[in-house]
Amino acid sequence: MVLDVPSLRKVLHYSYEGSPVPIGTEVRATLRSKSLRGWVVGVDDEPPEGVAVKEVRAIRSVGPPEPVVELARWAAWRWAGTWAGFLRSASSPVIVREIPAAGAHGPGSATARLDGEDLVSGQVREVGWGQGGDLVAEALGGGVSVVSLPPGESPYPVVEAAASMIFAQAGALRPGTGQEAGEGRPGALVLVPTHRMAAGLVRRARHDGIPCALLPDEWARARAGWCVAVGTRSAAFAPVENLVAAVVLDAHEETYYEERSPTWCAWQVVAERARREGAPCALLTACPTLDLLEAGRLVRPPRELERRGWPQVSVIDRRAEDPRTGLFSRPVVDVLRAAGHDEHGSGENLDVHGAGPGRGEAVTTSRVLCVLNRTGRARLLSCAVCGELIRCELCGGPMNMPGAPLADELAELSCGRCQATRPALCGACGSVHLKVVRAGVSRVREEIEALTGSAVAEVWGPAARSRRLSAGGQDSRAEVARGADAGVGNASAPGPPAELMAPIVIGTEAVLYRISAAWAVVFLDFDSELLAPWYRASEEALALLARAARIVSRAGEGGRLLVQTRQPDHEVLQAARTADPLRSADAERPLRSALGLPPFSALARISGQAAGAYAARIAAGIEGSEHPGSGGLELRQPGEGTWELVAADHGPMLDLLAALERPAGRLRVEVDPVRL
DNA sequence: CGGACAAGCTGA
DNA sequence: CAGCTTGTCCGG
Repeated sequence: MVLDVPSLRKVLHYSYEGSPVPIGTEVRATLRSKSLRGWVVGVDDEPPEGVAVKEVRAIRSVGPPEPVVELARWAAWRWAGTWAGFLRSASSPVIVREIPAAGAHGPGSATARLDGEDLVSGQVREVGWGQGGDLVAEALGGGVSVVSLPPGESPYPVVEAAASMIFAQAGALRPGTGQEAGEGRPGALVLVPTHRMAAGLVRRARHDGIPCALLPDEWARARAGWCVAVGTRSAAFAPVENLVAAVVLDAHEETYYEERSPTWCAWQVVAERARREGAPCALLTACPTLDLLEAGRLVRPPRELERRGWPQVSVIDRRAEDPRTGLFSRPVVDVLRAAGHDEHGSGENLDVHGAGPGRGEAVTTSRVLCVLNRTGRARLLSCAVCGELIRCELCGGPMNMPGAPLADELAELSCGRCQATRPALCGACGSVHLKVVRAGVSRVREEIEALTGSAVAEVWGPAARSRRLSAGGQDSRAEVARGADAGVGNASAPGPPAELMAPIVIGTEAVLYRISAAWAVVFLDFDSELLAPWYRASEEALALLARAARIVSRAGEGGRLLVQTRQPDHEVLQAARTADPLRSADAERPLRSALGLPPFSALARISGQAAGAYAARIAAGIEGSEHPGSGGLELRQPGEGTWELVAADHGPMLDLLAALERPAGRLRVEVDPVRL
């Protein structure tokens, strides 16, 4: 049995007298006179010697099916975590006494109207796909496929095809046919980046007669099989006993990566799962990352479909312009002035992803969204009298102004580095006259209002990408806290309807997660994305463009993307402009490869107070097993208290980490961290 | 993780 | 040397 004790990395034996329970079953067991949660991971006929085996106290709940128990073990190895931790993710949030009947959706039932023929054989219902039937068949044709699906195209036909494969199994499993296509209750798995999208997809699929289980709430229904399990990251461990097909939508999204230790990646879990069960797995993405391209065979749509799925992208070269002209180029001003006039767009909401507009969000297709990744009113200030930059007295970092001044009071300055605050005056000469060197969202909002004469709504917050830095260059923890209600998938906290209905909305990239349809999206300063100091900056920048592209595609034909930049020839912009996302990956590959960055290397970062002791054991482990060609493990110390273990391949590195005893004390091991 | 138990420290 | 803190060990 595996007990739910984080640092107990051992499987313990317990006896059980009742009728046998399946592997995965959740139990309560006693450890040092405490009652703990645990999972049955195997049955031994002989108890181990010299151990006083205790009896299981009680059966607690139906647990994950056996293949998922094994998958959790693999994940614990792959990301140097614990089996118990992943079993917890794989378990029901509430106690499940018994597996429910598959309900009205069982084999041969009248409501199971998908017969497994229509979709896999290429007769796709979806209007938008045209001759895309081959693409669906190819996507789920076997093995892991990476499907380059442009942002304006619906992934729904692939979901339908996956669903139909459940019932294709039904024939094989029906008594008397003599065929057993797989063991246990069949089911398909669909992962989406946000909970809101999961709910929308389930709503649409149910409307079409596809039986679904929305995770984590409908865990028991997923466990019963004969349905499509739909959920976000943790649904990678959905309790599907006999996986017949798996689909990951927007597989490039960062939400599939868990950043907390153990770090893990949901689509990688799904791909491994499909591999183990011989089920086809389709990773759908508008902008294939190098990680994805390494994971499976590439499936590309016909060129015309790809072209049609991207909107017109206007790259506005700002190199020639005087930096003092401000944030608005001529084309951007024109678009802003045209906002709110309904001759743009069809007024029809093409809800391709089934997510629908957010609660309280009117579908205004003539709306314009402006993206600027700088929160507050001013990110950088200088003194109008003496010209000094306004800095923090404590740490020397640049100070920003989060809000406008109140009447009769000085505005407050806040240090982006140490969070210290003080009144807005010059530290050098004491003057209260400060100049905005770099404007933040709030200030730019005021400018747009002056420019267009219309009300502008403001949305900020971290969206799904909370760990990103704001353009000021400092980690914006305070912003994350204040903007917490703007998080993705938090459908209970939409902005006030009046705000989201405004013809112009400005915000950090959070706007792209809060608003589902618009006529145009303007990136006011795309260079802050292209030049971000992390190694996946290009991929993340292209993902933002893809996200924006989908938003404008929902508003119908004629949607526009405007991108202001001083790097108009950047591969990311070329890729979006020419509707050829692989251009970006092709440009990125040699750089990554030369630098030995993922996916061209395996890396584990070790930190925490016990990191030194663990690093010493690793070093000894490398010494001890110095067989040439066993992975070329290398341990380095990039900074105080942090070590990195790098290898050409994951195998030798992870085997070493799994074999080593962990020292007592706090220890963080992150395998393949998203940021370095 | 968290209880058990041992080694180390303190004060009379 | 009792009484307490601090640290390491280990669980079935």
